[in-house]
Amino acid sequence: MAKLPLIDTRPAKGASARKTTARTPVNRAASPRPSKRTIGATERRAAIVAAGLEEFTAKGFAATRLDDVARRAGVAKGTIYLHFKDKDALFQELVRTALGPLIVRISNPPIGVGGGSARAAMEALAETFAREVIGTRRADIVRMIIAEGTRFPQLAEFYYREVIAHGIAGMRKLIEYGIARGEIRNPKLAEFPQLLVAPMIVSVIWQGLFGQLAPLDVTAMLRVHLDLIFNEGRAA
Amino acid sequence: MAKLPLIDTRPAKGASARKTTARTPVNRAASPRPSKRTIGATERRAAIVAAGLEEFTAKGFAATRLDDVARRAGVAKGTIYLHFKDKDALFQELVRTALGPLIVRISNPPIGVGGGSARAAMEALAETFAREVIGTRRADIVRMIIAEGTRFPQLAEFYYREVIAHGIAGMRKLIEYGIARGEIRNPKLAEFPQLLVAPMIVSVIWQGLFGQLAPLDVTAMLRVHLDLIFNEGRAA
Amino acid sequence: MAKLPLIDTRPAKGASARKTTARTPVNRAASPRPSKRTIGATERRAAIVAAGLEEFTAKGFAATRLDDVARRAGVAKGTIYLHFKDKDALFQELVRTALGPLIVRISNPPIGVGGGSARAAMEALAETFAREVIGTRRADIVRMIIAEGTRFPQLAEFYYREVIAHGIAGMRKLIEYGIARGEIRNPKLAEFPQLLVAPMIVSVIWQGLFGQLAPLDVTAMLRVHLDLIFNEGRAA
Amino acid sequence: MAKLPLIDTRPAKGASARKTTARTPVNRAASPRPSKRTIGATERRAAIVAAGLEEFTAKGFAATRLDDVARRAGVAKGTIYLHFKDKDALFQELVRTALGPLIVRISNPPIGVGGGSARAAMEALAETFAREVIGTRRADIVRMIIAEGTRFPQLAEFYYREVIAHGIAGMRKLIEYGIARGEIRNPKLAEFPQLLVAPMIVSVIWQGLFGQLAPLDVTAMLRVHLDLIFNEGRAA
DNA sequence: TATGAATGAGTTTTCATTCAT
DNA sequence: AATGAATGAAAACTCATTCAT
Repeated sequence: MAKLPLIDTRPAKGASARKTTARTPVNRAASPRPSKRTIGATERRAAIVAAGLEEFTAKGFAATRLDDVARRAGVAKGTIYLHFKDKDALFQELVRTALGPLIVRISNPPIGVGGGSARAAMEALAETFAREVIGTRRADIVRMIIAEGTRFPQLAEFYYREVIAHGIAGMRKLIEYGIARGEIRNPKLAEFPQLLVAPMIVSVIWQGLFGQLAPLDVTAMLRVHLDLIFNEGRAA
Repeated sequence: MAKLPLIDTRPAKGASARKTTARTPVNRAASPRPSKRTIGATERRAAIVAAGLEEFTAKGFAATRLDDVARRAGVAKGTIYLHFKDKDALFQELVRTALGPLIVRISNPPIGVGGGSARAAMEALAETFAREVIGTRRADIVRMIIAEGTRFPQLAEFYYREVIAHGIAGMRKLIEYGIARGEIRNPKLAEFPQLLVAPMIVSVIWQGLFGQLAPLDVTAMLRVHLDLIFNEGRAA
Repeated sequence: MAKLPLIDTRPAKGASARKTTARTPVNRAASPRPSKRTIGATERRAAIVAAGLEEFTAKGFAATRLDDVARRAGVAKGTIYLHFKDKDALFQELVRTALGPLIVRISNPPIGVGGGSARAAMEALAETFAREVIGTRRADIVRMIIAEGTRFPQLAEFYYREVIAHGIAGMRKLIEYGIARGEIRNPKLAEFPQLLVAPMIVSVIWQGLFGQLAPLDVTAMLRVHLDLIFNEGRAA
Repeated sequence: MAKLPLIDTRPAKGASARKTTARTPVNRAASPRPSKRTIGATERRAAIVAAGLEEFTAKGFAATRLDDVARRAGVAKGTIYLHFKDKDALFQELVRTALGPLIVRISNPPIGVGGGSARAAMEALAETFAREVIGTRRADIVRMIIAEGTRFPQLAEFYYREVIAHGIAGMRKLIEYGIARGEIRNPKLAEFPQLLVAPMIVSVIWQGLFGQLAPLDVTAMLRVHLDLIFNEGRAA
């Protein structure tokens, strides 16, 4: 399974800072001082986004200092403002690009690839989730969205439209497929695809808050959950 | 069902400010002009806690200004410091007392009251949750704990010990009861009581982030979830 | 030699707080609650002065909190204001009364008691100083006057008039007595009695600042100083 | 005699603020409008130190507001924090650098320059002191060290090590030289070089506290003191 | 008189944002 | 475009002083 890129650092249209022109890598090869100048603006922007991600997920929006972001990104503080209008813009942009690639995957569950079962698809998803999210930076991102979402309504809306809606639709498709194949007996499940991902969300939260105190065997839990969904796991 | 008090404003022992003496509620109801002094210290403290709750849940820890808390509580800024050592202490104290009464309820599921089924008990719980949490201040509190928990490890630990552990134990008891009665077929569910509450947690998050855009029929969803747990809802 | 009272707690005329009336001990014997009320106002005032002395000498004027003074004095914060107009007044009053008794002694050197030598008188003084000032609270007071004097010109003036001037006069008398007796050869010393006490002042400062690092044998030093004054201590 | 620089404004190694890079004085004299940026960081730092000196000596540590220091230095409040970690650091740094150059002089008394007498050396020192300290900012600094030293033990220790110890050693050397030459008869004076400088210290204190009321002829007093030390001034 | 809770002006410190270079 | 020193508004916290009881 191809490794997912952690973040998508391509500048989002319209969400970037003042200048939209000259976003092309500048690459002044003739420059006498080859240090910073040879790094393209795009790479620099990516570095800021990556650094911001680290800092924001670790400390939350308000407690993150742009000074730290700049230092981590290896740029001057002012440079951030060449790429992002302000702290808000950086944060939103960063969250926007953070989960994109993952969600694309979730939105398009590998239904019936090779005539497979819905359960198999769901298991693949759960496994991907456990491996690619739990215990990684992505879990921090999910947690951060939950944490800061209320304070950034446009962000929540963006997320709903661009990510959640697709994810829910994908889940629903998967459920309907399962129903059609007779794997899932309760047809009303299709109305609440959230039930499919709820344990995943809760896993992220649990590990974030209580992981030190009482680690959760996420994979095992997700398996039990699938047993419920797919009506198996009866006593003997 | 008796209405739960939204918050428990009794000062937690040891968590209050410098002086512990003479904090007795004076409550001189006969006073003609209810001056500041006639308001008992307890009420004043409660006002601060309530105001803090509003502000913290609305803006998060870092973005909340004690100035605003004071204004909302109708006290001077300095007064907060008579009751709480600092912003941190106010926050933690407030979160600590916020869910107490509710959790007591959740921790002791009404198992087999009147020889009832596990499903009935679970339904009562779900209904209580939908009514007493969703759409109320308590939802904000839960969201806030999720949001800020990572930055307040002691708080997370406190919550785990005082609330979560009990809640999980209660759920497990309920599950085992259901298994014993034959209502629940998958015995492995008892290992992950989190699965029982996951949809509730997700409801809170969903309504907080996307409630405006795509309100969720929490009650209905929880019913479907119970159908999964209790193995019903097959295509009739 | 009689032990000097550490401080003179008699209220200074005119320097006290609002009410000058009813300074007489109130002694309400009929009071049902005999605790605080049975303590005379004078004792209470004395307690405040004593507590203030401790705190001010330890932390300096600005860094001293009236809260601490009140706590140490065993009274409520408001009570301080019944006796002193404000922090300034307390400080000044306190410094005024602090050294009085000692200075009275210094101002009236025991010249020729029993036809004794000037040197004997001076030695007695030095010994008193080493014993009753160095290493005691009084040293702190001296240091405090030096430290805060510049910020309290009226206090400095008071001190000059009431204490220093007398002390200088006493020293001069002693010097002149010594000159008359032929014990002191340099008559110009009488113009600068400060030279007589300079080592004492320096001792206080030294012990306060460097006493931990390099303690000074004050008594020995003062003896050498007297040898200089009285022209002795030549080799062999 | 060359005029001593009042303060040493070179940043002390390790005591300065976060960034140590690019602190080189830029000093673009050709600039038409000497904007803030054209002022070298060193000059700016010096301005803060100078302003701090004024304020601290005038009001003492606690009563000095950084706002005033900033205003006097012509910088914004935040700028102080670019150079000094906090108020404490500014104060200590400032006191540390304040007397350096002077003390170097005192520590190395011009013993026997040109085969001169100890008395001549001591007289030169006294004269330097009267001229370069009494009535100048330096007197304020000395007074401030005496005043605040107790509250800044590290500062006191620094002063003892870097200044006092050297000064005392220098004095002792001078005394021993005087003893060797037969100018000083009391050999025990070498044990207490403090006696040599005590009148200087007292002069500083006296002028600071009582200078307005009863100015002291410091030069004359120091001369009498030297007569005592050098066993002269007998009634002719 | 005595109390001590309440007040709010005042101070330190932080940090997003700007802008001269 | 990039830098990073400078800015100053904003926020936490303190504490002298007041005043209802």
